Amino acid sequence: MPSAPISPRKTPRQARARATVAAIEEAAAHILTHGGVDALTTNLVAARAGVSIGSLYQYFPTKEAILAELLRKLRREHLHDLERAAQQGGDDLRSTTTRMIRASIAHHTEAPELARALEAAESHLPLDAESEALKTQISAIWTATLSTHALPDPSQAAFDLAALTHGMVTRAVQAGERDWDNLAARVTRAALGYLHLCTQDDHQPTQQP
Amino acid sequence: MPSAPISPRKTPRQARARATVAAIEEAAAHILTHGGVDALTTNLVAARAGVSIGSLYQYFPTKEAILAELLRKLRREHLHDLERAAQQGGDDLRSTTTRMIRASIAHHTEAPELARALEAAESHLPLDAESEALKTQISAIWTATLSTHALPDPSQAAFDLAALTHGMVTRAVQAGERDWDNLAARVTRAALGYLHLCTQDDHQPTQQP
Amino acid sequence: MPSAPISPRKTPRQARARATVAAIEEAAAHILTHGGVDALTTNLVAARAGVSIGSLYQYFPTKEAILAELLRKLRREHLHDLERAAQQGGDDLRSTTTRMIRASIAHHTEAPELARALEAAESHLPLDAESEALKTQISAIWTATLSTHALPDPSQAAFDLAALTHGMVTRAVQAGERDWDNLAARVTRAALGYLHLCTQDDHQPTQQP
Amino acid sequence: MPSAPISPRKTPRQARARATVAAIEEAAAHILTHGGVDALTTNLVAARAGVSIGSLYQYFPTKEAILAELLRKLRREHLHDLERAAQQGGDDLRSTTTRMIRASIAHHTEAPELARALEAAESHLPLDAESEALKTQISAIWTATLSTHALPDPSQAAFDLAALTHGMVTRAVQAGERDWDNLAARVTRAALGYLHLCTQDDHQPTQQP
DNA sequence: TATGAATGAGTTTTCATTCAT
DNA sequence: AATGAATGAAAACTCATTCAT
Repeated sequence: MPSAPISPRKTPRQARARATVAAIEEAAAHILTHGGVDALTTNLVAARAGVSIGSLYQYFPTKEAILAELLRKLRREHLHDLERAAQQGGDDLRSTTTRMIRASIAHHTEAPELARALEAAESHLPLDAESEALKTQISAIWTATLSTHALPDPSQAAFDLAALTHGMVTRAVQAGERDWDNLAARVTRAALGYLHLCTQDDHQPTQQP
Repeated sequence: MPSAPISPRKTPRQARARATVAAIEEAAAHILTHGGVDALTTNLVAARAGVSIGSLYQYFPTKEAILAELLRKLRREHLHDLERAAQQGGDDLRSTTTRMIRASIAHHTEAPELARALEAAESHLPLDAESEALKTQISAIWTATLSTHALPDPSQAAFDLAALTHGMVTRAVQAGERDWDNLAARVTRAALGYLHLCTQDDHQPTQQP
Repeated sequence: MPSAPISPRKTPRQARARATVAAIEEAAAHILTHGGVDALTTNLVAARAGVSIGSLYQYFPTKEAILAELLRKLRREHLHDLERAAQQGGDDLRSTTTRMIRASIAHHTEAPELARALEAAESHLPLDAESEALKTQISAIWTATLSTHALPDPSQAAFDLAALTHGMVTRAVQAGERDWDNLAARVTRAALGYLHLCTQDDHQPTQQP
Repeated sequence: MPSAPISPRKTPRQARARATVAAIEEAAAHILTHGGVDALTTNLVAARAGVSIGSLYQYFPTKEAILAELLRKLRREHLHDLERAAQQGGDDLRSTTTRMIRASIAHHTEAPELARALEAAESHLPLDAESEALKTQISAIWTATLSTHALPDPSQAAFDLAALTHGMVTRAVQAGERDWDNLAARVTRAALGYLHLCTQDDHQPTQQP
């Protein structure tokens, strides 16, 4: 039941302040990674950051604001990776899609637990303008890519591919898979199948861990 | 950080007790559906069930035990639906897969909020033997179905199809989609693509709400 | 900035519960008397009442609810005393007014600090229906009494007499006066003067402590 | 529970410093007027004054010191107004009293919320020498004025009239009254009644807003 | 067996005040 | 002198769970 958009309380001016904010974010990420959202208490974050609870509240008006900030950071990175994947290389849909899927996998790869926790928290957060914008842009990239192919509804295809990728990756990560190339191949197979681009040449490189 | 498996404290023998347990489960489901996990407090569950908090703890040793029980119920139903879908009808892989996907969608369809909340809670719950068994069985059905087809690793394919389906359905439900036939068609398309069974005849019946 | 009316959370059913509530109210009154509103913290109240903080919140949803309850109690007593003063004795305006003023003084007399603290708090409290009703009734009694006299605006006279009485009594109590008869005489003199009922026979029985 | 008298930390010598102090006082008055004592936080005062929190503490050792200073200013003005009212015009007790009452009303009239908040705070403040002196002088003026009349205890009469006036004015202001002439007439009526100077000629010009 | 009163550790958040720069 | 980052005690309130009746 998100209510009002949440953003940091004040922007750090001095170097010391910037270090404080960084320490808080880092601590929060660590706790989220190892204990999940339930373990994320403001006191614990402050303690782990080596900062007083008062300092935490100088920069983050609520606990949710911390989550929101981490989520924003994650999305920014995701957007950046997707953009690179979309532009770089040939304009062949197959290979572009493959690269974008790899980028999406990478998104979950560096800190899988953190990503999971943040995404789970997302539905409870009142997202601010930047978060919404990032979401829109991510969506737009997929849509733009797919528009080169003749599809009745590219934006729905974008939505479905994102969901499909997300679902497969999340589950695989959760199950402990770490062979990203193999995973990328399987996801790509499903994606191309969805797009009616399936062929027999990318043949099953399977094997579950 | 699940610790020890959790199961109901004692099995209700008398009719009255069975009614009490049912009332508690129903109340918990209702609260979960309408308020999410955060709204699920033991006192509230007891109140809504028209039962004293003491009685609740007679049958459920902890709050998690309630969630675990609801999750078990959900999985039992899912298993049952999948079994029917797997057995019924022709042994054609295409149509069997389609039926099974429809069954999976139905699983999220009746009480989407409840299913979401329970799945989100799952990672925090110490699953008991029955839950594990249910998971294994669900997996087994998919694997068995896919074994009729020549696949290098049917159990991984089962895993991937379940993940793919789950991801697409969850997101669609979250986005407010309610046209299940359309959704089923899209998921099936991706699944058959993954299985290299794609053809051009099931052509895009798309349209996002 | 009062927002929503506040009333007790649940009514105690068992004797034990009633004792708990009584202990809380008593403790709150004691703290209010000796330390003022600023000293009134929920933890302190609970501690002094020999009750856990949780128990306090079983019966009072917020700290304000405690204040509101004490205020209601005070007003109930005031109303009761005023009613007796208004009915009892001759219908002579002079003597009725005198009796009512004495009743008002008595109101501040038993626990002057408590009364002061509660009245100071009143403007911050979102009053509930009963409190409002009590206020109206107290006002009505004065108005009714004064209506027997030919006054252009009895309700304003009621308002002014209450204010005048309240002001004089509060200040006197604050200054440490304890000779209530003397105080009553002075207040009555001002009140009758206001009503144009002044005479020379109630001659100055003054002397400040 | 006032402890040690509180006065400004250091007297501003330079013009800039004087401006800083003025800005702080103004900001505090504004906040007090619009949000009450609860809204008065040192950080907010500093922010509104356009001054750093550190600077605020250069001139006021504690938050209470700010309140104390505002209170002193209010009393100084009140004293000044009373002095003028006492001296100016005829030495007739009736008219002098009337003028003094009008001065007292004016005291609450310019910034009713501020005056209320400050007076409410007074009982918590450890008053310094100047505040005490001001109080004494205000009292003395009333006493001096009343001494011209044959009264057994002029200082008590002074005390009572001040209390009576204060009570009526405070309540009227609180109730939203803004017709100061009407209010002055009513207060005067009570005061003269108290002094046994009542006559029938100042007949009820009543009418509550 | 059922009840519901009681518990208290734990959570978020505020704000007066200090002190390094 | 001024700044503003940092502090941390303290306050309100929640909720899973226990246990006397």
